Amino acid sequence: MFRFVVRYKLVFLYAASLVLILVLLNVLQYKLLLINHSYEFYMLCIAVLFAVLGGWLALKLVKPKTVLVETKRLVSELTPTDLQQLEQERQQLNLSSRELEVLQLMARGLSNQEIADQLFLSLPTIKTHSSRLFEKLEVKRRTQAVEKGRQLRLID
Amino acid sequence: MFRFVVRYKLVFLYAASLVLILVLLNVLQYKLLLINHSYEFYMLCIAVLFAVLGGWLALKLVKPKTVLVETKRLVSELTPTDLQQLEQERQQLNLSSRELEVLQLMARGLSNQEIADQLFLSLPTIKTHSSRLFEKLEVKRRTQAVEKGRQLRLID
DNA sequence: AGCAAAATCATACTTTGGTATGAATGAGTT
DNA sequence: AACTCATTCATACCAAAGTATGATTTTGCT
Repeated sequence: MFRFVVRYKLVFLYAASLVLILVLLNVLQYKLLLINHSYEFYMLCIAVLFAVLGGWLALKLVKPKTVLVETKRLVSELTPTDLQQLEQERQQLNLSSRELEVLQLMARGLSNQEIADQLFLSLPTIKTHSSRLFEKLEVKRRTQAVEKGRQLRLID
Repeated sequence: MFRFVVRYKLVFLYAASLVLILVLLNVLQYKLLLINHSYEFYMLCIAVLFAVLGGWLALKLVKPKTVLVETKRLVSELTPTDLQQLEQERQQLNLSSRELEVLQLMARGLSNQEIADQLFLSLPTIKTHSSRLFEKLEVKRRTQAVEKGRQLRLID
């Protein structure tokens, strides 16, 4: 039971905060007697607020649906030996899935903030991911990372 | 259906806990504070309804994350028509030779300072060139410029 | 159940990138 | 000769990128 609470504490936290806001609205309602009878307004506020919060929460909590998309690749020039070597290099890099994901969004020209928004993560998180990525790829800048990622066929 | 419930269990859990807490609050209010609660109940219903609705909508509307899967498939070369169109686009961009030069060094991952050193120019000069370049390519960042330059076959 | 790696977030800081504005120079054109 | 355009450089300022460090949480694996 306790573990349950700990595990889903975010859920309870959100619920609690929502309740708090609701209570606050109620208090305000009783303090500001002027608009005592404009209940519709409060309801509208609450409806919008909760709709937005609900939406945000849902996006936060639910892992995004993944759709597999086949990418067309020109592999004609590379010999099987080359491909094998590339595969080996890729494995030696030992990139995590997140790092790879970040790299691919980088290659499309997204800023760190945009990547964070896209993946529903915070900006610092993206920064740490990219820092690790640069270390592993032994590069200094994102443009170099993209270049190297392209050479290793991690992108496109 | 069952899968759906399992997959989004957090959301349902959130909604359920929200309802529970709100109802509890209502009861407490009724018992302790003796506040007229007919409107509150209405608002609670609306809040819960819209929270769930917002969550549902968000889940419905969110774009599925696309995961690129490599397929080693041979892709036909560009048709002459495509090449012609690319050439036309390139000409319409009206890039100066310096701008093109800067773009190509960018694509290799060089920093502005490094580009300046390479071309025996000053840093401000490179900055103005790159600014113009971004304008003409209608992009905001160097990574986007590289991406667009690649699409237009200005690089490689 | 417990551990190691991955992932997340934060804060503070430095560096690089990008914009705005202005200005000087030289090459080629009308 | 006047004009346009590309090129060069400068200064100042704001935004984004990247580093360092530390902490917490998930998660995959034994």
